[in-house]
Amino acid sequence: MLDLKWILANRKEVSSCLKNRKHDFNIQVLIDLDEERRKLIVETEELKARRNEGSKKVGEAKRTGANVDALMEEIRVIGDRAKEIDGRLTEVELKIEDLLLGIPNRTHETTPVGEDEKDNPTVRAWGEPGKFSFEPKAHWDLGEALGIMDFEKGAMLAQSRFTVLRGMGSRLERALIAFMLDLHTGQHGYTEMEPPFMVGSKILRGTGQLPKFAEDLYKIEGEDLWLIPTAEVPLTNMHHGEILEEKDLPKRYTAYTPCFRKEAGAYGRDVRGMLRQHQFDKVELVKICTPETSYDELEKLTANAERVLQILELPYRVAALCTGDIGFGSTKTYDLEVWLPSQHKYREISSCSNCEDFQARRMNTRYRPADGGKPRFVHTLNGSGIAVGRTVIAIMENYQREDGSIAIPAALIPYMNGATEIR
RNA sequence: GGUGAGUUGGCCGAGAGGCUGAAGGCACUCGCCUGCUAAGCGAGUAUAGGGGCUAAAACCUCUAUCGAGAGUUCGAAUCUCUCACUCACCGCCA
Repeated sequence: MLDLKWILANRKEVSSCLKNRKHDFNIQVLIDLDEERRKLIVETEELKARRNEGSKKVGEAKRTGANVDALMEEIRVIGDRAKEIDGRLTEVELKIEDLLLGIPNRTHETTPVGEDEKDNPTVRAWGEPGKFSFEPKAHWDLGEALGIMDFEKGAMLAQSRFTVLRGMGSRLERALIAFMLDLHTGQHGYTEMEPPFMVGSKILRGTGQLPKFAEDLYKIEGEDLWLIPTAEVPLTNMHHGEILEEKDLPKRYTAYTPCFRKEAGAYGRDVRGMLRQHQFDKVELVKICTPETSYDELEKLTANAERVLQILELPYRVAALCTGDIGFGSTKTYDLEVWLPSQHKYREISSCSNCEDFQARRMNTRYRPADGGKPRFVHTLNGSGIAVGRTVIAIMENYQREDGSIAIPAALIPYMNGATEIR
């Protein structure tokens, strides 16, 4: 959520940001509503001031035993009018809030302007896509042949876009989770958390999934509980409504959680294999920091995610998302894309974003500056560190051998109980 | 799921229709004092939103906030209702 005052003071910037994001919005509506809001506030507060003053007089008079029936009647009328105006004020404020909740974040000046993913510039690349002396297979062929992935069972138990991992496949998934968490807690300074996998609607509103993106989420019937689409949601909201101390920043949290997404807008995309699932595992990285440090922290967080791919020796590149492709709450995003030899393509495996104070304002998470000044909104960042299922895919495809077996990356062998290959 | 007790500022804790944005304590900040430290003394310390003043602040003023929402009342932290959460006991259970 953007600050209403900031929007009103920076109308040109807001308009151009929204245009670059291809988001239609008429600011004039907000301006008019805000004017009405302020008018109503002045009106009701003046009435309340008179009411409070009158009530005080009644109290004093009652102690002296004077008759104040007329005064009480007068105050009652004032009070009723204030109540009526309060009702209208609440309506206007709700309208304003609805509008604000639907407006995406501004974009940072370094975020490239563009239409869609084709306009995302590559910032850097790491590793050489492997050259195979044979035609590399897709992970679904490898996985089924090795008996470590069962897509039919996934569909039978739940639906399409669910997969059963079996034996060494499941083991590899678990090894990766442990490896990533160990790396981020041991070397990158993150605190490991295990949050609830379901959260209430106010939490989803805090990070920006609600109210606008409800159709992407699974909701528990009859309860105010939703399955999390990413651990970003519980981790970022960890300090919902709190005022933190500057000396305690930055907060760095990491968590493994499953993620649940309806993928409502993805009919027909990546239907084969495990690339796009309704349920997938992810290790998430979240930082809560001061405004001055957030872009620095974004670079570090991205590097923390990249480190996973480097240690696993998986070739990848880093793309800067353009204004037409960037997420709703983000001002600047780097996507990490891992090489998938069967597709001859880089595919997204992590997305690292700075949300500045967009989520902080929704969550009302602030910090008190060390010099004792007024509380300010924190900046929040999140990134996958990294998507576990897609890492399994990347390892299978990049480490495959001609006979269909798969080598285990050296760093994972200890996590695989010493196994060096899957065959 | 049942019964009972709770939810007050950064923390602990009083308050039981008006004099309470909220006693007292702790913590913190500034000042004083004492060879140093400790103790002591004095002052201060919530958040948000309007309005005024301003180049902008500072500042002044009003309104709201004692778990959330609604109600009773001239007036609610205090009374009533609904909901959420916490704790205890019972039931059930990994």
